[in-house]
Amino acid sequence: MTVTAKGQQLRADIIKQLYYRKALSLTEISKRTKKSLPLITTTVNMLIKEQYIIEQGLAPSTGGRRAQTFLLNPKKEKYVVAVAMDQLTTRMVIYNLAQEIVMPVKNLDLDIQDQDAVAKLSQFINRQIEVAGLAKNQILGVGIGMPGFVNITEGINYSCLKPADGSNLRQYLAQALGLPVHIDNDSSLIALAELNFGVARDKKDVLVVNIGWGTGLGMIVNGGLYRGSSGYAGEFSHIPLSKTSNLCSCGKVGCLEVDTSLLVMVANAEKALAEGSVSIMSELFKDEQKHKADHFLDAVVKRDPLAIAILSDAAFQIGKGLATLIHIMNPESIVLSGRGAKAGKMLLPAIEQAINEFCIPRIAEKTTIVLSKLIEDAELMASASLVIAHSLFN
Amino acid sequence: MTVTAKGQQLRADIIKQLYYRKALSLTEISKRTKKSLPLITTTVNMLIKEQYIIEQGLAPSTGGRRAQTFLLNPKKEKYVVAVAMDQLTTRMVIYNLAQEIVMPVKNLDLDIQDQDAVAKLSQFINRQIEVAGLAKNQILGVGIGMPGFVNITEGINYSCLKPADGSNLRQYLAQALGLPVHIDNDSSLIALAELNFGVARDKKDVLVVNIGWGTGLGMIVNGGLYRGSSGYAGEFSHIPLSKTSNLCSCGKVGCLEVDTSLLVMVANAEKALAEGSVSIMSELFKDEQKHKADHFLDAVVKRDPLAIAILSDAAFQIGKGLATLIHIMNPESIVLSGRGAKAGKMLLPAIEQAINEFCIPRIAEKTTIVLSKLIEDAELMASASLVIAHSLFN
DNA sequence: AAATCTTTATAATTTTTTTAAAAAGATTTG
DNA sequence: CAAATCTTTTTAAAAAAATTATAAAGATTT
Repeated sequence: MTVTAKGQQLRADIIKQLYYRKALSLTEISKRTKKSLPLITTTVNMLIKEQYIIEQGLAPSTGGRRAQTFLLNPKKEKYVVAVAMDQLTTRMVIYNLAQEIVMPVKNLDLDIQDQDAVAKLSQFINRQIEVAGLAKNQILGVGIGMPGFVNITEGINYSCLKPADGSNLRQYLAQALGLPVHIDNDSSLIALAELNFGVARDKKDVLVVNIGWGTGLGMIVNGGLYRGSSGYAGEFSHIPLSKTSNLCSCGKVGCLEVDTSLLVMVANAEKALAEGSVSIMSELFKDEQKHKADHFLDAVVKRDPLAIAILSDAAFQIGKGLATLIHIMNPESIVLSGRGAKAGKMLLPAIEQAINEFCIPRIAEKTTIVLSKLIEDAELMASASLVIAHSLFN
Repeated sequence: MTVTAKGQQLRADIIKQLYYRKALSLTEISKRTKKSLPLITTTVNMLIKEQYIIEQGLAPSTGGRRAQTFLLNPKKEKYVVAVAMDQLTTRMVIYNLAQEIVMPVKNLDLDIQDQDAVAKLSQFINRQIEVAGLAKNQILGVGIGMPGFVNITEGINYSCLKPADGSNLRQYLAQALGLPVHIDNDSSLIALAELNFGVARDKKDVLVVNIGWGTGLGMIVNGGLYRGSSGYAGEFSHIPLSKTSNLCSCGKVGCLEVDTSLLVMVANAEKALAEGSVSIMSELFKDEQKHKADHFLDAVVKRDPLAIAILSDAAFQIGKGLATLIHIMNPESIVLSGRGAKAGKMLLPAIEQAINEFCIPRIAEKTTIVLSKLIEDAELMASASLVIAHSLFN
């Protein structure tokens, strides 16, 4: 029985759907893949024989016969390596097909501006795979999220992580790891996570704001991630908006980023402390185990007045930027995600105030602002789904 | 021989493709409709028998056998009514299936804020159809472009053109005309025209700027018009950007529109003239047959220094707005269209200067700014294509 | 508990695509 | 300049998939 290219594609599509939705009935798979039920039935049976899929049990009754639901087999020995990088820390985890963690999150202190960052990264990944005791042929691939201008078709990051030998980043890693590698921008991945697993599920037009070191943006348009004609879409943090004339890292003045990045907020906090402001941050900052940005976010969560005031200023600026986005994109919702979304509820009032001030009411009322429920897991989950999206399962 | 719903759809798809591309071979139709050649061959033969399609001749050689190309039959007695409205003037034309004009453009002075505008509009359309000597069953439908917030699914314009009896605009017109009616926003139609017939052809991500009374925007995303989740996408002219604190018609201050609309440019010209500036506009404005905005544009085309200076100021502001759009959407090109694009070459330098000043070079260099070649025909052509897109041809 | 209703699962039919073969016509070469 | 080659279109036969119809399963109602 030979499997044609088309059949191959359908098998992969079915696995993808089950990966995103956990349990589905044959009818649901048929609708989602837009293929006929008989075709789905035979293909699913084939996948059951190959142990990719298992029966999970009956769906709740909807009045008539209850549907059998299907699940990806957690015992199938196929695994996915997910990596999420930020400026200073790299996290890695290994999932099975049922999105269960088979190797818990490991951390690596790695400055992505480091000359040897790429080599250190591949060593780290290889070592952890070894520690987990997995053979390479059991691993479907490695998905890596990272900041910077990432060209996903070429597999290059223009901003950082350039291999020392001048070679192609993805090729270098694929070679060093002996595995398929897929890289993407962190904000794009967070948007994908919200689309596939988070609050943007089943929505068509959603903007996902990645509040972190900078202010990233991932755009869901017509139910899919929009990347723009050369992959640079969503450069939200460098639109001309700020009233200050602080110089931005991009070389221009007036960028949104100069008022809204976590680094700026920390700098503002330190300045205020130096000027004698009272805050629990003066204690927290003494603990150098955690980054000051995390201490700052902790202070916000603990309702420290100074931290909240600083955060609110930044949030208002973000809100002003979002007002522009709402006019242009008319999204059904905007999701606040990324590590900064930990401070969720504290961010909302200032953002909503700015939107009310700068938006035409008729347009603004169509857009809801919601908080992510994934936060720290988002990027890792999406890194893994990158691998699933590109695998063929044969 | 019964035609199924699916077959119906394919017939319509083929006609649509021929409408947009004029002459196509069977293979090209097959590729564009993503249907197999045998299916296309039989369906096209059916349409030839029904006189919808005619053979046009052989395509130029590409090395092997030359392809037969097909065309929509200009003699098939099926017609399309196209209407383009602006604030003060409504234009109407009747095309055949080959996009040939069978009734030349007729003008109606109609203020769309007029209480009886809808009634006057339907009377005008009915009268012109009568003058043209066409029977209603020969007309496929009426496509109408208009300014304002248009809900195309409901067939309502929230900003203007509300029927006196409080009924639904499209239903009212369909009833009064006895024809299918399709309405859309003018800027959206201009974008569709550039996509289907203009410089955005075969491009995937393009922004089309409608320079006119206001500054409208139509967004082509992933090869199709993007409308946003509730149809309000592209509200470019009301993003907070202006340095002035002039009140905008939308009720807010700082909107882009307050610096860039043709009306503002005319007002600026009049102010300058009153203050003693020398310009050919002082002569032109005496002729009240044409609107001052047209005189202003004429002055620009004739290189009148004052007119060019005023236009350049506005263009710079538009360029600043476009810089934001480029960061967010990363389009492959931006098309300047609408009646203001008549002043095309005079607009470009200021716009490009602003983009260079406010864009990250890496992003800006991926976007080209181009001038429309359709200008005044754009909206009428797209109004007609609205009808083609919604007709079933049986 | 029987009847009804809703939904899933399987089978038969039709449609469509894929693959293969033939035909048409341009280009190349002796 | 004509035969051979090559490219592409067109038609025909085989395979795949989608529809449609039917049957089976099981919940809900009466």
